[in-house]
Amino acid sequence: MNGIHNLSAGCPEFPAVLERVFGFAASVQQYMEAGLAAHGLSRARATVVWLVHRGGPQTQRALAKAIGVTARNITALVDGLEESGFVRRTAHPDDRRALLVQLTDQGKAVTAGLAAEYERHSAYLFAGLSEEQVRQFVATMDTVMGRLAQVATATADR
Amino acid sequence: MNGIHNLSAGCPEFPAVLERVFGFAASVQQYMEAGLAAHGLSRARATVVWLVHRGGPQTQRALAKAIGVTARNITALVDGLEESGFVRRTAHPDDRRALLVQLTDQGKAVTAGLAAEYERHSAYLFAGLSEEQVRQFVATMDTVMGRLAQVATATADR
DNA sequence: GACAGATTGTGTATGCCATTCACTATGTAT
DNA sequence: ATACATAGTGAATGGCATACACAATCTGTC
Repeated sequence: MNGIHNLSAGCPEFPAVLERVFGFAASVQQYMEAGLAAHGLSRARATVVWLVHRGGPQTQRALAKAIGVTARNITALVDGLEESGFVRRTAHPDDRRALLVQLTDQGKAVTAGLAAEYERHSAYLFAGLSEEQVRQFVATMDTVMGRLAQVATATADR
Repeated sequence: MNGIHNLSAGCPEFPAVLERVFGFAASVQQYMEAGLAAHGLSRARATVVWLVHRGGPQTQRALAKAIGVTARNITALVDGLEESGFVRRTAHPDDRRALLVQLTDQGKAVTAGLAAEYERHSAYLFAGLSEEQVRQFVATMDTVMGRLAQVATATADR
């Protein structure tokens, strides 16, 4: 406002913004987990279900790689999902070591239910915002996410 | 684009947006936890440290209420933080049942280090965005957070 | 075809986060 | 003085995630 602009940044009061981003992320995750819990799913298990829903029957190894956790962890998650009836393990047609994880009818029902619920909620969460505002919001999220990845690799290489 | 607008919403493709919000939240938390881990803190323990940093010496009960977890959980978290030297338990001056949790010098050093690090990163994360863009981003986060709270209480009451 | 090395899944052990229930010690109000 | 509430913790349980070790299987090479 005083005519002097910070070239390297573009906006003052960044730390406060990052703190709010942290709070926002926490709220979103809390909301998400509450919704999943109502359907008998935890965040970790829901991630598995969602990946199988998206990508079709997959080996546990593929799921481990996609989620970024150890294979052993997937075994435990699929154990739980199988016990509660969301997924089923089947023999891999070509590889006798591997197992294919696929959704049961109950698993398909819950993904459909969740998708419908999130669609309904989405309409409410962003109601009143213009198309342009939502577009901008998504764009900024993408920008920040990209930079986060860069910061992560930069600190990992150090 | 075809001239027909959805009055109740204002923007199409909401479900995709919510999915991206979920992804954004996950990325942010992953980034945050990585930064904390580099300083020897987990998310849960860092929350305690941050609250004590913000609010000064407090009872474990107050921390439990502020974070929204059980008192028993705080006992365990403070146990860990005390063992690694971030906080110290002191007798409450007026209430012999209660303990005050306060930061050690190491605890103060780590909060200062984290704050500095986040400030540096913030400048990078939002670099290139105009002040107005950042303001809009924060405003939208606030709007969505408020609605999330409403959805949460609505489903809790049901 | 046999053998070395990689891959797939899982047993065992460990650690953190978080909960419930039960209990002691202490504070508070009647 | 008695009844009730509050502060912290022990014991037990469960989910998430890891590391290490191991058997079964696949793959490439000689």
